[in-house]
Amino acid sequence: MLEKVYNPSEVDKKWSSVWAQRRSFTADADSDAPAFTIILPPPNITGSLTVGHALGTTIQDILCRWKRMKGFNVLWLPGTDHAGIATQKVVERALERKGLKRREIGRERFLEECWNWKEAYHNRIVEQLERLGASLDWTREVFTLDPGVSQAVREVFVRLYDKGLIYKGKYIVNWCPSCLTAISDEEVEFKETNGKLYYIAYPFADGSGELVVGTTRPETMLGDVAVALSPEDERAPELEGKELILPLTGRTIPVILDEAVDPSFGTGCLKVTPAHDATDFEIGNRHKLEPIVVIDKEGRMNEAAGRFAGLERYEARKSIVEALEEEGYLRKVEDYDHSVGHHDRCGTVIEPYISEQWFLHMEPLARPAIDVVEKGEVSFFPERWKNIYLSWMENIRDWCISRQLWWGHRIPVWYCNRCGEAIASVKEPEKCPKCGGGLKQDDDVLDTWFSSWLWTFSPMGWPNKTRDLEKFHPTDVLVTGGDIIFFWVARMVMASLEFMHEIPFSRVYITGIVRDAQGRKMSKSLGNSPDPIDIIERYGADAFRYTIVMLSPPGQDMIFDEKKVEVGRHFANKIWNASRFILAQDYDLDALLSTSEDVDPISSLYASVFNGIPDGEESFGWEDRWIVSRLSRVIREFDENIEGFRFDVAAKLLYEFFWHEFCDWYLELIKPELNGGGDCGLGSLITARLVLGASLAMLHPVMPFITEEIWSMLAEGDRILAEFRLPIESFTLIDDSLEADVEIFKTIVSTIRNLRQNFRIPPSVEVDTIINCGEGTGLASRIEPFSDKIRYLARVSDLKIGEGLAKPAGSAAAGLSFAELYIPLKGVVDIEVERKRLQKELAKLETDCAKIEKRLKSEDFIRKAPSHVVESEKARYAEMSDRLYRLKTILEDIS
RNA sequence: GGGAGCUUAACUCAGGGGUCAGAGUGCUACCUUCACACGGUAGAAGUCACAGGUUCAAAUCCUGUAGCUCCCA
Repeated sequence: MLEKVYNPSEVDKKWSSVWAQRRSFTADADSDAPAFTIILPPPNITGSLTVGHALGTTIQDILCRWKRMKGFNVLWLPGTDHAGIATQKVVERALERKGLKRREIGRERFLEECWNWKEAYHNRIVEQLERLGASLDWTREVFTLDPGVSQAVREVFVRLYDKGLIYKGKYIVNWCPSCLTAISDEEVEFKETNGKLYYIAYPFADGSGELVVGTTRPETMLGDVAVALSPEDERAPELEGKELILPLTGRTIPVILDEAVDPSFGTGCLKVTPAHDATDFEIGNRHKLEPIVVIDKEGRMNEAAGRFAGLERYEARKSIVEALEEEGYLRKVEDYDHSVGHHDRCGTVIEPYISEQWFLHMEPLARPAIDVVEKGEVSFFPERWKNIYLSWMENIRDWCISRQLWWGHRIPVWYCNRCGEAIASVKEPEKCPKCGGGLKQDDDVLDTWFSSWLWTFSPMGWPNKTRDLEKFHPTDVLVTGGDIIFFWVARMVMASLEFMHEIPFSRVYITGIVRDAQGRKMSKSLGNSPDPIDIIERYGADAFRYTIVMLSPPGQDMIFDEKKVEVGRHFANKIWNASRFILAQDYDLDALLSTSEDVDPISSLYASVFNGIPDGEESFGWEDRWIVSRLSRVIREFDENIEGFRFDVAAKLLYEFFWHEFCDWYLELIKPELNGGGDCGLGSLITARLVLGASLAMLHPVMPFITEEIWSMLAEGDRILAEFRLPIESFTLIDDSLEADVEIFKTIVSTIRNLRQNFRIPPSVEVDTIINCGEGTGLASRIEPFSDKIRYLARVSDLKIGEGLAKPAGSAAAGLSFAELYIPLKGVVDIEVERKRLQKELAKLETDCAKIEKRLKSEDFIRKAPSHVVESEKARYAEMSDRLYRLKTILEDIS
């Protein structure tokens, strides 16, 4: 016997290990079944997973499990990411707590520490994914620094280098003075900042006055090499070529003209500091001006800054402004809000910095990547991400791929100690091919994304031609967050087209962002996400999974609150108890199971799901045929919604069906049969088991543990749900007219219950009921078959159904669209209360009726609206006016 | 500066031209009925942000306004 309340903790653990032992999720590269592939966006090993990861993972798991149940050969490939900067940062911080510094312990020891960190967090992440129930193929797991994928990274580097797309050069890059590395444009986060605009006077060398420049960064003035004006500026002809004296230094610099200057900004005069500003760098290049570096890589003023040398850049700003003021060069200071670039990993203000870095020329790679998206070979869901992708691709800039870090893929380039020759090579060369001299490998490592952009194919063994690649590439769906669309998604498209000559995936599903109660994104760095494992321990993995999926419509952010998981827990409990009820019926089904001829459609459907039919004298009632009809419809809708990425709708659909149709109506309907015992309940028991089984199958992708547990008690042998092939094509027993009649039945039951409540009739007391149907509608005979169940569910003793039946004096009454309903109450009725209630109902009905009447009277409507709409409006009007008439009669009767 | 999204019941959110506007939670009343109080039955609750427009018909499409959020420069 099952426990009264579902207790997930043991069940979850049990099935995790069963799946693992049976290798239920190992993909078969030799299978003939159609393949379905998803790569798990590799979580980085800086910390543990957030609720956001749990959402993405659950969605992928739903897709994979459902596809498996539909007969696909599914590969869901797990992996983790070394996350260069982020990991190096956290390991450094951990070392500092122990009083150790990275540079002191050296590269080798430091990397050891990184590997230890990786080990610990990798294990944690794997545990999290397992607890969540992710049906990943662990036999194929990869880490971005594993030998195989590292080889792929080198291969890619060398191929691009040989193609001339990778180059090294001294350019201005985004430099993080805290992490001491260059970063790419994508890693710069712009934030609106309250700053000041300083106006500084630069006197002409010839003493003929001064030019005033406006700047937000006065500390960079020490590196100024010119002052630029727009060629449009009316002062331009007169001033071009004149010499200015740079305050505080005495250096002279020229006045130049350049298109990049906005004449309307500030004074229209731009100080040009090529070493510390990207725009100025370009201006400097155009005018062949030698940059002067005044800030070092740690953000401190260097020797070139003279008396300010050694000051940190913000202290320098203060001192320089003071000095300018003292020496009379500061004209004014204004408040000025502007956008300032920060490093997305550490929040430090980016310092544009000239240094020698490796770059990848992107434009040739972008062109085909634009093409496949425009043609729809790769599609986004929600669709608006397509434009975001395209606008980035179309304005693509070269990618700075070198990082001044230790943790990562070392750049596969060696330099000759003797002749300086640079050799890019997959294998470490022994000596310089040119002069035979000794070699030293480049110190820097590659951007982490330079390995993960290969992620659809490098984990499958590329550049070797493997069976996995042949079978599982291109992948089918990518599920990820919109925040890494440039970092990762877009670059994967480029890499796959370049190296695999095919798209990496055909569909991209972008999940919403999970936020905390204050609306902040849940992230590892903020530490504002609860650990999914804690939630799983409190509520169960299934409840958690159900809740987050149900709460996230596509692309919509979700504000997560642990309390919401109660919805899932309640649902799991409901599933548990309904199953408990069905399984408690003590029929010896085993003895009845046979594989003989299947005569009845429901038996036959049962056979197709459970590989056998109960061989008894079962007979199926209308309630059985009704719930199977509903089930067939729901399976179809569920499948459509999963394929259409509407996981929220699919989840709600199951809830609605299981709880409010199967439990609230069907199980209540069959209780008398079951309690009666004997063979008369067999048809209903078979049906209940069939519907439960199929519901569990549909629920399984969303709630894998509880469904597996119940299934193990429902199904024969050792067949487990995770490996079960659900014959969805067999669910065809849809009966529209029966469904419509059952709706009438439900309305009658609800109406009687409603009247009972209104008149405070205790549940234990039975009442009589008269259903007076419209004349000549034939409704009475349609309702007749339901009379037993109406009596049972609404606690009616004597039920009369017919046409032209009289209303007994002192009855409670209700007007339906198809009938009037009376409950004789022998004077118990409080006339006043009842009159008020009916009048309110009447008023509402009259308003609605008037609306439709007006619509039907409009010639335009009749002429222009499609005929089926007009027809349905007419029918609705007829129904409503019928009901209106009945209500009026009842009211008159009362008065 | 450019672009996107959001604003619907007390709360969290569905619905994206055509039958009285939907769910979950919460709330009210009744029910400790032998699957489930993590439950059952019944119920109350919304000028669908605001202003215009298109249409026979607008919560739904268009334009504008306001507030919130995000992306890009």
